[in-house]
Amino acid sequence: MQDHLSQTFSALSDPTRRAILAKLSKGEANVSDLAEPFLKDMSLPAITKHLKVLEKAGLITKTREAQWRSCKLNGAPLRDASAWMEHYRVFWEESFNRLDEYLKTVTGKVSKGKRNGRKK
Amino acid sequence: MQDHLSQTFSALSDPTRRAILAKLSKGEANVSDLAEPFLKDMSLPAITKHLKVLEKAGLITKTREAQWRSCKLNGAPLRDASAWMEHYRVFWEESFNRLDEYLKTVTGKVSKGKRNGRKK
DNA sequence: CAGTTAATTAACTATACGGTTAAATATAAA
DNA sequence: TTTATATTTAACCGTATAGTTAATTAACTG
Repeated sequence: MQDHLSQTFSALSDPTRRAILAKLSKGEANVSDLAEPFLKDMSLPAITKHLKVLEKAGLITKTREAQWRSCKLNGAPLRDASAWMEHYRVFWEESFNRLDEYLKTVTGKVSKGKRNGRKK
Repeated sequence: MQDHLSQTFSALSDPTRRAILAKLSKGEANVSDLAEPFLKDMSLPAITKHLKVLEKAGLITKTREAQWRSCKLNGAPLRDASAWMEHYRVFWEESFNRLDEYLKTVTGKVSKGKRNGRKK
């Protein structure tokens, strides 16, 4: 098996799973509720598998009540993944600055936002 | 092929690739420089493949000068991935609050940080 | 030109992944 | 006890992924 961060990013690398998380962000839901929007595209066992991936990554937890499994979003792994990305923030803000420089040369104007003056 | 976000998360789901990005965050580097720390564990073609994955995900760009390919980190896809995660921030801060509540019951004290009073 | 260095491509292999259908499990309801 | 509902498991399939070794491309160097 792999490290936590790899497992998290891997779990997030599928649009169905991200959609499931999006739905869970609106509140707990059981498997059939979660599956419903996807049943035109895939079978229920496919959803079960996706939920297993999310569960192993720690992104959701399931609790059983009678024959229903209620799923709940767990943010902790996202916190770690987000923290990892923060180290790179400077790289996308830098590219914003380059865009800013570019716009200045094109329009003679300067966009709003940071502008930590790269002279020349 | 898949959507951008899936491609980004997928590219990030490998520790070798994340290590490559970490090294590139310290400055541009060519392929052999990037490969060097990994050559005990894997071959050069393996690195070439990892770089291709990163390149297709838009996380790096390669420029050639003579027989060297210089690689440079590109933050834009990380910005998008990070923005996606931001929607879930409340879920990891919420769990912090629950920890906070728990600590309060155990120690009678309250930790520093936000405390948007969930009474009862 | 011959040789060296940097990196990629080709061909192959093993395993993981995302899906399927059919069968099994578990609880509730009649 | 049968039937219905919710969900999972098993077995399978095709494709993608991560690695290998060997061969190839491309540019520089003596």
